[in-house]
Amino acid sequence: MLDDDANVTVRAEIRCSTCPVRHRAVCARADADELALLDSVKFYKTYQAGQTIALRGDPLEVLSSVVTGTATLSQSMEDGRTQIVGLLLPSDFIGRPGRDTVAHDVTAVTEVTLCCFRRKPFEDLLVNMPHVQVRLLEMTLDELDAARDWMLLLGRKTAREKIASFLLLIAQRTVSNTISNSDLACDDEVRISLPLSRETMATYLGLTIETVSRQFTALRKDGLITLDGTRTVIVPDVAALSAEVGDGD
Amino acid sequence: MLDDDANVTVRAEIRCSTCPVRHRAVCARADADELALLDSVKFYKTYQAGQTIALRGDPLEVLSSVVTGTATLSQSMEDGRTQIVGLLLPSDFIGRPGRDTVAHDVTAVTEVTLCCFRRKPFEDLLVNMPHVQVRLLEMTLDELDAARDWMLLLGRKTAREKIASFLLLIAQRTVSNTISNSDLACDDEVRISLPLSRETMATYLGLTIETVSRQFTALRKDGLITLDGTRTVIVPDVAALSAEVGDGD
DNA sequence: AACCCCTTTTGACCTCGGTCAATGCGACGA
DNA sequence: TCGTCGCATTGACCGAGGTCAAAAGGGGTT
Repeated sequence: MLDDDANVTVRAEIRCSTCPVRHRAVCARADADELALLDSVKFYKTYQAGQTIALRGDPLEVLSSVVTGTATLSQSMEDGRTQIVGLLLPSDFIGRPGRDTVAHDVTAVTEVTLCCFRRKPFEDLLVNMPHVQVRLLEMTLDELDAARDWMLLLGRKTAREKIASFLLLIAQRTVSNTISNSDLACDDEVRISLPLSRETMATYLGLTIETVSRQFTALRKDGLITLDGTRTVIVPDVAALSAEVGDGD
Repeated sequence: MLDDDANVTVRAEIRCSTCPVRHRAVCARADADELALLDSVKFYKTYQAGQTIALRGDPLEVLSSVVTGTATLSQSMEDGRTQIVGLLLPSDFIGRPGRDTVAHDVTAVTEVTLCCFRRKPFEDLLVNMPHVQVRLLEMTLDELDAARDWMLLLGRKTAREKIASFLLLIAQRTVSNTISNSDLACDDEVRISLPLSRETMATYLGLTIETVSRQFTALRKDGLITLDGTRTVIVPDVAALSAEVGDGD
C-alpha cells in the first residue's frame, strides 16, 4: 500500500494539535498520552489527483487517515466495469489493522494528504490506546451502515433519486466538516462544490456518465438545482431536493 | 429489539461446548474464562419463518448470534421498495455494542435460533473479554468487505451474473459451515439448498421475482444448473457457473 | 379426487437507463 | 486569437430488466 512513486510527497511537519481532522478522525478521542504516541510515529503523504494510492491485493503496510482531499475505494470486474464502494473524505480511515492485504483499490480523485502509520507499529501501539481502539470500531460500524445505505441506493433507487441522494450526502458531509454543529436545516440556499467529476459520480452511483449528465439537466430544468460551472451546485430549497430521494434517511 | 411475542420461544439449555457455531461466532476465540462468562449470561430465542426480529429504530436491547436458520437485514423506502443489505447465516452477529438503536430491519426467513445477550451487561463484560472484542472487530470488517462486494454486484452486474454470484455465495457459505476445510474445489456436482424464496432472492439481488425466475430457467436451459424442486439447485460444474460471475472473487 | 392457497413460471409489452456518436464548452499553451 | 485537449452535454436508438397478467405447479385439507 502507498506507492513510493517519485511524485508522492512525504512530509512530517504538521502537529496533531493543529490538524484539521483532529476531532473527527481515528484520533478523535485520544487523550494526551495516546496523541503523543501517534504524533511520534505519524508521517504525511500527498498524492496528486488521479494517482493510485493502493491496489487490491497489495501488501497492506501503511494505515492512514485522510487529512485533506477526496479519495475513492473501488472494486472492478475483469471486463473493466467498476463500482466505487466508498468515498474517502477528510477524517476517513484507510486500511484495517489485522489485515495484511489491501481489500479495494484506493485512488486519489483530488489532491489528497494522508496522515500515515506503518501498520505493524500501529497495531502494537493500539493495545495501549484504548480510545483509539474504540473509535476505530465505531468508525468501522459507521462505514458499515453507510455501505448498507448505499446498497439500497444501488439496488432500488432511480437515476434521479441517486443523484438527489448523492448531492445531499455531499452537502451533509461538507457541512459537518466545516461547522461542528451540523444539520442541513438552513432554509436558504446551499452551495455544494463537488469533489467528483461526472464520470466518478457515475462510477459511485452505478450509472453511466451520460445518465448523470441528463439527470443534472433534468433537475436544473425542474428548478431543484442551479449550476455554477460544472463542479458547483446550488440548491435553492433543500427540502424540495430531499423529497426526490424517496426515503427518510 | 427481539420482540417478546407469545410465539417467540425462549430457552437456555444449550451448552456452549456443544454449540454448532462455537468456533465461528463471536465467541470463536474465547478462552475458558471468557466462555464461562458468556455461558452464564446467554439465553436462546427461536423465531418462526417470516417473523420480525427487530425493526429499524427500535431500542437495541439484545445482541445475538445466529445459531441455526437464516435471517435478513433489510432497508426500505417509503413507497415499499426494499433491499436486503445482509444475509444472516449461522455464526453471524446481530446488533452492535455501542449503538442504542437498531439500524436495519431484521427478519427470520426460516426458523431461526439466536444466542442472545442483553446489551448493557454484554458491553460491560466485553472489556474483560479481549478475544471477543478482537473477534467482533474482525467480523465487522468481514461484513464491511462483504457489503462492499455486494455493492459491485448491485451496481454493475447483470441479472444472470447476480444469480450466479448468489448461488456460489450460498454454496461457499454452506460448505464452510459443514466442512471446516472449506474450498469449493470439488470437481463433482454440488447440491445447494436455498434458504430463500424467489421473492427474497430478488430483494437481495436488486431484481424482481420474475427476473429471478427467468434467469433460473435460462441457467437451467444452458445446462449450468439443474433444479430439484424449487429450493434445491444442483451445479454439475462449479467452474462453468463461476465463469458466469464476471470477476475473480 | 377435488379444492384452495401460495409460490413459481411464462408471456406480452413497455420503460428506464445504457450505448454510440456528435456537439459544446472552458482552460491552457503557442 | 486561435487550436487543442479533456470533460460535459445532447441526441437517436436499443435492449435488459421491470410491469402486468395469466397459467402452472405443488402441498395441504376436506
